[in-house]
Amino acid sequence: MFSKACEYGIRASIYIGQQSANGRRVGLKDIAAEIDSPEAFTAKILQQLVRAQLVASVKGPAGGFELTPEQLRTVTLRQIVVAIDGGAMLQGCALGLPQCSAKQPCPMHYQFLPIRDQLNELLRTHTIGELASKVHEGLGFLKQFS
Amino acid sequence: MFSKACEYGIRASIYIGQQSANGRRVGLKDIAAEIDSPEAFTAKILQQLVRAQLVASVKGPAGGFELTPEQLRTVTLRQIVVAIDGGAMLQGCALGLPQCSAKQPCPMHYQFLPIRDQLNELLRTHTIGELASKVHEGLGFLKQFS
DNA sequence: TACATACCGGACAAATTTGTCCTTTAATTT
DNA sequence: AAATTAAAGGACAAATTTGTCCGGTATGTA
Ligand code: FES
Ligand code: FES
Repeated sequence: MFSKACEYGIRASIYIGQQSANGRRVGLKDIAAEIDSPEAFTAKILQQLVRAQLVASVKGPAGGFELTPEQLRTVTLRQIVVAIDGGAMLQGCALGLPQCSAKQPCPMHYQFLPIRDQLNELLRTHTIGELASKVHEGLGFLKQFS
Repeated sequence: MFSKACEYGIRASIYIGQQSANGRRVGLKDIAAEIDSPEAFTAKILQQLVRAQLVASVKGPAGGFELTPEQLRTVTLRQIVVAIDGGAMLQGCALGLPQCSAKQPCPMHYQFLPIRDQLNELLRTHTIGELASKVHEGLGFLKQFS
């Protein structure tokens, strides 16, 4: 569905959001441990998100990553996905035709469209803050324990 | 969404199905030209589908690929996808957790499940034959012309 | 049987994604 | 100011996906 980079990016954002909601800024090491992701790779992805202004970062001692109250309220899953994976999966043809369009649709087009639209809607309507509070309430997990 | 290999595999199967419905057996070169895919790579993918018995092949002169009437009737999109991409995308967690389960669900789990289920249902209920006739009737395309 | 055709299979190559390492830059603390 | 902390950035490495090439194998035809 999403790339590994995107999965890590989403999980990281949610974890950062969860901690930010409690006024805690978190470091890379902490993040990677809490979402079970490779540390250095996660750093690269967070850089992208910071550049895209979907996550904030502070250097130096007591620095780390955080979500501003505004980011917590407004940044959607969709923005994270687009920043990392681009729009291909959200707009592209299921069968890989260069254009998804009703002009020359692939044989799955009309069946596929409503599902893709629901996915778009899902990503568009869920903010990081919302997902973070779900994790906070123990209704969702960012890694699994055995 | 799907891998390139899977996209080519689906398009190829549908094209083969369309021709088989008319009693025509088709060669690799023809297929690659009609679905706009790299020839040698498409060959590899077709090998997989033949081994999985989702497509039939005949060697030698006047040989090529075809779908038996039974295959045309029973092979689903889902079988093609599983044969090439495996079941990860049809069962895996949206955020990449090692297990998708209500036991320790990711924060998107309950929103994501219905969409994934619809996708599964879509793939499960569409046969290659059905899609092939759609193409045959000009209601769907396997490549695009500019 | 010899030959031509077309899929099969393995090895190889390119491109992309995933992941690591190390130096630089910025901020805080002593 | 110096030392320490932590993210930023670049170069590099491994793994996977995508794609090519070529000899082998089966099949039909002359
Ligand atoms: S053309 Fe294939 S999904 Fe729209
Ligand atoms: S646990 Fe993530 S989708 Fe089910």
